[in-house]
Amino acid sequence: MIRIIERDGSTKDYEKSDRYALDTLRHTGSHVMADAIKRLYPKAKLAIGPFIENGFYYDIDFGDEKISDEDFPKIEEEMKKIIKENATMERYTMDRADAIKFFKDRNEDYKVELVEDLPENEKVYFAKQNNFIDLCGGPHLLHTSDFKYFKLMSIAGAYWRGDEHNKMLTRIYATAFFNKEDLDNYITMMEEAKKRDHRKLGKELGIFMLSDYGPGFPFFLPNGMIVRNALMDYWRKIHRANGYDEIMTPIMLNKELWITSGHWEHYGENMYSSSIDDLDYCLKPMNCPGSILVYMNEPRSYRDLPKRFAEPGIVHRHEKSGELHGLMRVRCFTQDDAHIYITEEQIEEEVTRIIKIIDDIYKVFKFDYFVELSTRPDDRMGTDEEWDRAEEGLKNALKNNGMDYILNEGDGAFYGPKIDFHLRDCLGRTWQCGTIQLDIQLPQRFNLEYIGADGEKHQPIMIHRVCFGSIERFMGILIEHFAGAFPTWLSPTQVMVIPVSDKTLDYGMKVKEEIEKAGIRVKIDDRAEKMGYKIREAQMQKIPYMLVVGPKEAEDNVVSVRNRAKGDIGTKSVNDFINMIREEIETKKID
RNA sequence: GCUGGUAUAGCUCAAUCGGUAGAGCAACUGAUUUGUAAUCAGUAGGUUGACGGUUCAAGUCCGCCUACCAGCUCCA
Repeated sequence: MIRIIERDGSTKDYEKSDRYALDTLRHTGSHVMADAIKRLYPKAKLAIGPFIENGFYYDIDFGDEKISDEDFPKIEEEMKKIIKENATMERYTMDRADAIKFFKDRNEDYKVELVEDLPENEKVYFAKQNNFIDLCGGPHLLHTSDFKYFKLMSIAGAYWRGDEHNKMLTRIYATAFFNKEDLDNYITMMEEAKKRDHRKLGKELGIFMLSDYGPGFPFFLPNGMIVRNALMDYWRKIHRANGYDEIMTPIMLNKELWITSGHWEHYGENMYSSSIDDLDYCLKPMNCPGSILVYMNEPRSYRDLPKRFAEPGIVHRHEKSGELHGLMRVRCFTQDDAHIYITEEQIEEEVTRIIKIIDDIYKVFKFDYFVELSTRPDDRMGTDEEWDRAEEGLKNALKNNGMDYILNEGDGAFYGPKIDFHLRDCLGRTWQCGTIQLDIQLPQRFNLEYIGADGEKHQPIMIHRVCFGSIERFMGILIEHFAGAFPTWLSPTQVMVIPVSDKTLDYGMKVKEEIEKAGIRVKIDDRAEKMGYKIREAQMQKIPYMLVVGPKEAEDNVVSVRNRAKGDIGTKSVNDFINMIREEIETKKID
C-alpha cells in the first residue's frame, strides 16, 4: 500500500498496482527532480512538470547554463539525497495576489504567468516538501521517501506552453516505478523497441531506403515491394468484396482545382507546386478532389448510392524537415483512400460498414486499437449547423455500434469531423492509422449532385476514409510490431532451400522448383558455404522456413523443415510442406 | 521550422596533444563439400557528408550548408 495526499488535503492508501498511484508517484518525482535542479542550479526557472504515460518530465529554463545528459548522474545523486531527507508533502493555499508576489520574489517568471492565468478569486494550491515549494494542487505521495526507483531518461527542447512562437525550454524526461523490477523491465522494453526500429530493420531486410536527393521520399526495395504488394492484394480483395470500385487519379492537377476545393487556402503551406506553359499545378496532398472529378464525370442517381471509389493514392505533403522519421513520417506516401458518396440517411449504415472493414483488417495483424472522435477545428469551412449535423452523424454511428471513444475537441479536418483509429502495437505504443471523415463541404463547393427518387437534384454527403492510413507508415508499424519477422503471407522470402553441400544441389533445385510452382516465394542458397552459415543468414533475414536438404532427404524424397522460431520441426514430403505453408498463408496465420 | 546532438570503407566502429586513416563483418578470388545461428587463406575497398577558413600540417580547430538522430511543433 502507498499513502497519498489528495488534492483536498486528506490522505488515503492505495494499492501500488493502481494506475492513479503510479501517476502520483511520478508527479511527486517531478517535484523531487525540480528540487534537485534548483539546488544545483539556483538560477534555473521552473515551468511545468507533469506525469506522462511512461514517466514524467519537467520543463526548465536554465538561462545561459548548458545542460546535457552528462549532468544526469549529478542530478540523480542530488535527488537521492532529497529522498533520504524523507520529507512529508504538505499542501496549502495562498491568495492569488500573494502567490504572484511569492513567485515574483523568487524570479519564477513562468510560475507567475501560470498563476496570473487563474481567475481573480481562485485559491492557489502549493505543494511543499522541506524547503521546496511548488505551484501544485497534488495529489502526491505523502512521503517523498516512497519515491525510490527512478531514472533520468533524456533531455530535449520543448516550447513554453507547447507553442512554437514561445521560448524553447529544456525538458528533462525521467521515469519512475514502485519497484526495481518494473523499472528494469521498462528499460529492457525501451531497448527492445530500439532493436525493432523499422529504420534499422528496414535497411537490414532490404525493405526501403532513403536518399539525400529526396529527404522524406522513401524508395521501396525489392523486398519492400513484396510486402507492400501482399498488403495491397489483401486490401483490394476486401474492398472488392465490400462494393468498392478502384480508380486512379493524377498526382498533379491544376491549381484552380485546389482553390475550389479549399486546399490551397487551408493546406497551401504544405503543397508542392510547379508552373508550366503559364499554368500553375499542384501535387495532390489529398485524393479527394480527384475522386470528386470522377464522381462528376457522369450523372448519378440515388440508385447508385452509396458510390464507393477506392484509390491507393500517392500524395505529397511538404512536412517540416525536423518532422521526418523513417517510413512513419514522410513527404510522399500512399493513402489507402476511398471516398464514398451517400445520402444523409445512409451515414450510419455506411460508417458502420467501414468500422467493420477496419476492425477486420486490424485483427489480421492482432492489433488492439481505440477510437477517437475529433470535432470542428478553428480553421474550418462551413457553418456551425453543418458541423452539428456531421458531428451528430458520427456520434450516432459510434454509439449504435457500441463503441467507446475519446472525444478530441477541435482536432477535426478543415472540411469535417472524423473518427480516428489508434492502434496499439506489441510494445504498447499507439499509432493513428485509420480514419473516417464526414464531409458536407466539398460536395457543396463542387456542387455535387444526384437525382433522387423524386426526380429532383440533391447533394450527396461525402465520406473520406483510410484503413491502413498510409501504406508507408503502416509498413513501418508492421516491421516494429513483428520485429521484422513478418507473418508468412507477408514475408518477402517465405522459404529458403539450404542444400547441405553441392552434392545435393540438384535435389535442392528440384525441391525449389516444385515449391515455386505452388506459388510460394522460395529461394535456394546455392553458395559453397557451410550449412550453419546459410541457416544463420536465413535466420537473420527472418525467413519463416528453411528446408535443409542433404543426401538423406534426397534419398527419401523429403525435406528437413526448420522454422525461424521453433527450429528443426522434422522431415516432411515436399507436398506436405506445401500444403502446410499454403494453409498458413491463406489463413494469414501469425506465429 | 525550433533546441540539442551526430556524420570516417557497403555495414558496425577505431584513430591519444592537430603530424602518412585502421579493424571486424560484407564483397571479390582460391581452397574446403560441409547436418540445423559464423570454414580457412588471400585481394580489393576512403578527396573522413559538401563548401570555405585557421595552420608548415586538419578526420581532429573555426564558419556555413546538407542529411540524419532525440525531443518540441505539426501529422497519415
